[in-house]
Amino acid sequence: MSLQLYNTLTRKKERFEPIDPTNVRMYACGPTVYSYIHIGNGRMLVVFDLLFRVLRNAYGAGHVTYARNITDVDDKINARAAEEGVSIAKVTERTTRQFHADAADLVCLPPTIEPRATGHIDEMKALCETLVAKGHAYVAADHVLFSVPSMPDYGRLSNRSVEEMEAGARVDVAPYKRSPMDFVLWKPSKSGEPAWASPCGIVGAGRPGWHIECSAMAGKHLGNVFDIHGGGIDLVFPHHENELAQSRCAHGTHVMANVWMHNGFLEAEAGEKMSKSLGNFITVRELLDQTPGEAGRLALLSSHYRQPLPWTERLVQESRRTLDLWYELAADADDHGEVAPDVIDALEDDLNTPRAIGALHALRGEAAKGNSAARANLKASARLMGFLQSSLEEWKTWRPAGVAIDEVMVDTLITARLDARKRKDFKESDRIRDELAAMGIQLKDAKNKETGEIETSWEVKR
RNA sequence: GGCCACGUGGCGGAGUGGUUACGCAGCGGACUGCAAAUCCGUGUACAUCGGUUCGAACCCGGUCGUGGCCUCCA
Repeated sequence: MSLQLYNTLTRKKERFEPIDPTNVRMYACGPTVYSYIHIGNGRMLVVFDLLFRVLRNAYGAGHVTYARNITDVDDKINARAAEEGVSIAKVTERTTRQFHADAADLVCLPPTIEPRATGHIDEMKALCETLVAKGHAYVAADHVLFSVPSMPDYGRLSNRSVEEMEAGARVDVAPYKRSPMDFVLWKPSKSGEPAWASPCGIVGAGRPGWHIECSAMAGKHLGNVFDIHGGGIDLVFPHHENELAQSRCAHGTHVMANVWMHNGFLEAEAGEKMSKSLGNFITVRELLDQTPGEAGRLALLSSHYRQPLPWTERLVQESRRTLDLWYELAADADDHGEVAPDVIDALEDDLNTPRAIGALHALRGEAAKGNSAARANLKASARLMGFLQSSLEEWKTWRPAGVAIDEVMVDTLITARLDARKRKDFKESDRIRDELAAMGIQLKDAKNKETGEIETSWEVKR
């Protein structure tokens, strides 16, 4: 089977045909760096990381370019810096560092390119100039504004007409706009705000609007037309609609990207969208303090990326237990397994991760029966998806943040318990087990198949 | 108000015209001094009403319900 992807632009699943198979190019909208990312951002990271891996698998690791930007100029960043009384640079540097740690812990490969908005101000200004020169933008009240009526098929991505949007508009229209839907490419900076020399003959200093940075960065690093553009579904409108309007009008192209992909939302327990503005979110860092990154990743991939994903503690626990089983069986398998065709087929079917995970379960079942090829294949297949990245030992010794265990004492007590058991002093052995349980230690007895001896392992109770 | 998704067994979640998804939980069994862990086995389903069809969870229409976008958001 060949790769099929659902395209928001056409609202259909389509066979993926790269523009250049030796350089498949994808762009995903990364975070605005003003605070810890939440697990909804994490979903986007994991989904497009998986797509990156699938493309690398299909076209070769050296033939895929993945650009994921960092937006480091934005009103929310300014507000955060003012709130904390620190420089804007300090906020963006710190948040970027936290973001990189979160992404790495969710087992996301680094993107090929990670452009920053502040490094592309000249490109943004050049886009403003071009758009004004072509009649797609105009200057008013020291702003550069995109002229929506200048683009006949504006609204194609989000599947709505300008008339509909104007009818449902809930925002006041700035008086200097020629048309209500026109949006800002460049705006004047007030004192204390980041400021650059303005384009288009504007005298005062200014700063970019929200969408222009992605147009500039995508164009510079991936070209005027590239293969895949992705992000969360809430970016369809207005962000992606406006971004592609700018890029297409500036470059005179029929599309900006051939395929547009959008992941669905996480739902908080109440069944509503999890979002920063509603405040009903947990951060990736809070999650990863309590659970290993791979378990978070598996939970995020447990439903199809376009479906809403109800986020529950139970889901996270279940994901971790599933990984326990995969690790036990396959982490130490040999490295010469092959990725199961069922897994590839499922992933190439618009990233059908639930089906791919089902295929992994099937491999696990085979492996549990002693099929060593299945073990190796489970390992290879899981690794393709970003699982089983560490050793069994590392997996088992993962500890929640802030939990300190006196391992020497635990081992001493376990030895004492085994001695008591050998004497058939079950009262004493159960007492020790209870003592450990009170400390949050869960014991597991297993009979060594070769020696017949009982061996006891332990873990922190979940 | 406009536009758009979705409604599958106790829970999560694929599928999509005729055949077991799968996982977790539950239940039964093996193992164990007893537990836990592990292994084996196993029941339960397609919101509702109507239509198309030899046959519909799957296609079409109505109804009800849930959610999203139209404003910063992944």
